[in-house]
Amino acid sequence: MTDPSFASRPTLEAVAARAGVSRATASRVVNGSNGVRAPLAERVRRAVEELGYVPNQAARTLVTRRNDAIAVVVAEPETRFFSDPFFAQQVRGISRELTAHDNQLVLLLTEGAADYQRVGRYLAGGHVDGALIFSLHANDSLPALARRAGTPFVIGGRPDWSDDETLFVDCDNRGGARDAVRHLLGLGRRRIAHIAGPLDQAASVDRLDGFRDVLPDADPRLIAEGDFTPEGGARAMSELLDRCPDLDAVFAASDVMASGALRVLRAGGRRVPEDVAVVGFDDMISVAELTDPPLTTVHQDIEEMGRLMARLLLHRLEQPSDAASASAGPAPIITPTRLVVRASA
Amino acid sequence: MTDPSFASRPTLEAVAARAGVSRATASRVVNGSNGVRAPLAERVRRAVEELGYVPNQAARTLVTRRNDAIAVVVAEPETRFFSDPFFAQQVRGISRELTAHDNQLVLLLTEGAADYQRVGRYLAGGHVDGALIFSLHANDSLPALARRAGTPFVIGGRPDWSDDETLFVDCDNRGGARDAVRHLLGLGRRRIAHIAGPLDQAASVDRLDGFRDVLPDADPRLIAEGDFTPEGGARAMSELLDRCPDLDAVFAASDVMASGALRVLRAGGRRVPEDVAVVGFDDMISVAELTDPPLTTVHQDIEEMGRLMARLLLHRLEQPSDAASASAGPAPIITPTRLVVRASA
DNA sequence: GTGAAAGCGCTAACAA
DNA sequence: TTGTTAGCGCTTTCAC
Repeated sequence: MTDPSFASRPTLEAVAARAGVSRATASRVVNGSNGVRAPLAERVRRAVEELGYVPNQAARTLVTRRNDAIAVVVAEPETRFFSDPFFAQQVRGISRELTAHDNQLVLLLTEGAADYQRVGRYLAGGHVDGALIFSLHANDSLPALARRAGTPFVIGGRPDWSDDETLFVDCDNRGGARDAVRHLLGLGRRRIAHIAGPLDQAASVDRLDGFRDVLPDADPRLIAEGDFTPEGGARAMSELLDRCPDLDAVFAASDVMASGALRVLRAGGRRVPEDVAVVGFDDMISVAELTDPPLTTVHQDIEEMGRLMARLLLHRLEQPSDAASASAGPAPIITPTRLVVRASA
Repeated sequence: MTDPSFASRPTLEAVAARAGVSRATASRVVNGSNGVRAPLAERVRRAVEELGYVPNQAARTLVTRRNDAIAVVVAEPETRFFSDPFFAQQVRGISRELTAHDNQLVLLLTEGAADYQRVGRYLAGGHVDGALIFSLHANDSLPALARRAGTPFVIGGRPDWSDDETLFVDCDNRGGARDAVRHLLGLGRRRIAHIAGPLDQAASVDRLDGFRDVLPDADPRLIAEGDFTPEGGARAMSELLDRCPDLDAVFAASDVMASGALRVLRAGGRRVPEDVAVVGFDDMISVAELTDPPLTTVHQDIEEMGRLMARLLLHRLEQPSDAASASAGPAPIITPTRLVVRASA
């Protein structure tokens, strides 16, 4: 720790001197420019090797105005986000894609209004080339903030507004929900209930819409709103059981809520799946495989979604950003879901 | 997105001009130096406001050699890390502490040898002032790498070596394990088994040691090794049941393994806790509260650990790093655990 | 193909 | 207290 290497790290100048070339040539070699004759290039490379030279990013950024870093901004007023493995998986996908393109990941977690300002300053400060924003709630001001800062961005999850500029990645919530309900129908179930997520989030609404696509005439008493927590799921399940003791199936908008529902069903003496079939959403293995019985659920590839977000952003950054060429620009991405059948339905 | 503000962002120069002062004075005001007379300072502040000036971090770093950014390096050869909410919680604690000190969090995920080199280059490149390393495995080379790069660091979890220089934060695995076993003993259980984690990780070893502290003469057949997955827990539980059908309690080294064990016990017709009492470790709410019955477990404050790691590192960075003053230097931190009693024991 | 020179935007001596 | 000046380490015209 007393190593003063930070102060004495070799510079391009040193490399150039050792290789007997100019700084410009050394720079060319380091950056892979092809206009340098082989023997010279070789000498430079050796000097780099011997000196353990690593370019100083700050100096480079100062002139190129590129950071090779992108921010991942997470709005997290709710702790829910952090008890789910959702976040981690998404981040891993992002990280993989970014790494493959030599970009760094700067994580910006926010928990309140003050944090929003901080993030705004950070983006405006040009520390990063772009941002990946997880805007979980209605009317979130993060996207507006990024736009004001002039930072290109991509949103995780369908935003609650829509324009031609905004890029996002989401899974096919509606289609996945339809598959879930159809599966239940195929099992011969006729009184199918739905535990929805908080309806101020697009994902919840989309899943409910999918439910209704298949069951347009569903008894409204068969629908209860949860909040993506186990307790919320349990509460909703109790309500449903109260209102419709004859229900024979439940489609929960998340695995976590399904797990709460499972507990209530068991406590109420209903066997799963014999008496009541249950389908979840997310396929969060650490939940779906742990429940008893293991959950039949709608799988979404969370990591892939993260990867796609990163790819979309990187792609946009490479664009000449010539507003004129809005034609062939990248578009939002909806990833497919698929039903994973386990024991609960 | 067509906003050219990135290119045309106002510089200190512009601020100075508008305020009618020199660049140096403007800089002083921006950086909160107190040697500037009030009226001047006020004018500068107004100019900053009007122009929407935000300092260019690259330029600043180039001269100060500070980044106000620290790296979080996660070795992740196993996906386990990502299905656990462990990571997310830890990161949140880190983020909070860092934010409070105006530092950014750069996330470096590694998945293989190539990534290690990448991380080495990154650290050596002086992009960050320090690193928080999660070194989960025996003989991990990450710490050595950071040391070579001259980057101050703090490790998450007790490392498998020990010297006076290395700072780390870990929970009291051994003490927590003792509490768990004593609780079981207090319940009148006499044939207490242990499902250990992979014994190449310090946490697993420490928890096993705690078990043995209380039960020094435990039948070796009452100990089985798992791998921190539900399947591993299930497998270990099967073995134990095979070898010692008369066991009346199990202490699992993690909640996730306990959940697997629970399933096997239930399948084997044992009631929990009547026939077999079960205690886990971690108090991962998303697991411990979801199992049936909810898990009695050893709680560790993961977020706090993250916060402490960050604090320790920032503290070290502020030190004059005068090797001489190794006396009052910061020391490793062991956080307390506590038993949370739910229904399983 | 290679080198010389001019900055990128900022801070920190040093003068005034 | 304020201004002048000299870089931080790098890329990138522009000559040669």
